[in-house]
Amino acid sequence: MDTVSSPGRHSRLDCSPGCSVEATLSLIDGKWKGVILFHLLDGTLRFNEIRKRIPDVTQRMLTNQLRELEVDGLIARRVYAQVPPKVEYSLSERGRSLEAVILALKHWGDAHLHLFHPRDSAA
Amino acid sequence: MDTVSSPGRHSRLDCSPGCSVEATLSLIDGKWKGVILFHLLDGTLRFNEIRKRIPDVTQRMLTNQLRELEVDGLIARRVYAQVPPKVEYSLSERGRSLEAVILALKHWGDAHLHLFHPRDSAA
DNA sequence: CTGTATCCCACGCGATACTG
DNA sequence: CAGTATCGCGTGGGATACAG
Repeated sequence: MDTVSSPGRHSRLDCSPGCSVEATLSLIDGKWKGVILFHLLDGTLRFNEIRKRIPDVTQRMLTNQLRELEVDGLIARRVYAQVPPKVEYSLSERGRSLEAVILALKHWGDAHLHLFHPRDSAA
Repeated sequence: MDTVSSPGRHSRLDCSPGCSVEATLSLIDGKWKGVILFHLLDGTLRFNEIRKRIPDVTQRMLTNQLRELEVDGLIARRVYAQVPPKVEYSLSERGRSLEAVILALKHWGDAHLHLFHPRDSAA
C-alpha cells in the first residue's frame, strides 16, 4: 500500500501549487473529522467514547466519518470478536503525522477565536 | 469590530475542547478558501489574477468564497473607483495570522500526498 | 473587469428504525 | 455496543445569462 489511497471524493490531485493545501483539507474536512482526529490524539477510543466526546454527532455520521478517515488511512479500526461488540479507533502512522496540523488548527482557534466556553478546560 | 465577526454558518462555538479545531476549519473550509488564502500569501491579487491561479473556480464561486473570507475578516477588499473596475484582495492581519496554519496544511500535503504534478515546483 | 441573479441538481447530513 | 438502511431536506456549488 502506498501513501495515497485513491482519489475518490477528493479534489483533483494534479493541480497548481495550492493543490496540496486543498488536498490536505479534503482529508480533514467533513464536519466531524477534525474533532475526531483531535480526540484521537489522546489515544485509542471506542465508538461510544468518541460519541460522548462529540455530543452532537449522530451514529450515522460518526460511522460515516470514521469510515472515510479509515479509507484515507488516517485511522486504524480494531474489531474485537465479542458478543457485545467492541471496536477501537486509533490514529494510524499517517494520522499521527497530522498532529502538527491539527494542533495548528486548534492553537489558531484558541488564540484568534476567543471562545467563551462556560465549563471546560481539559479533555 | 472585535475578533469574532458573528457565528453565521459556522459551527456552534460553545462546545468541547475540540471545538476550536472545527471552528478554525469552518473558516478555511469551503472548497476554494484554502487555495485562495494560500495564493494571497504571495501578496495582493486582483480578481482575475486569482482566477488564473485557480483555473477550476467559477466567477460565482470565487466571488462567493471571497465574500465569506471577507466577512470572516480574513481578507481585505479594496475597490478602485474606475471605469474598468479594479478590485484587489489581500490578507488582513487576521488572515496573515493564518499563514502558519495554511503552510502546515501545504507542507503536510507535500510530504504525505506525493503528488505527481507535471510542471511546478514553487509558488 | 468584477459582480449579481436564476435555475437546478447532487449530496452532505440529520432523523428514525432495524440488526448482528 | 456498533453499525446499516431508508427517507428527506437544506444547501453547496456548477452552468449560464445579465449588469454596472
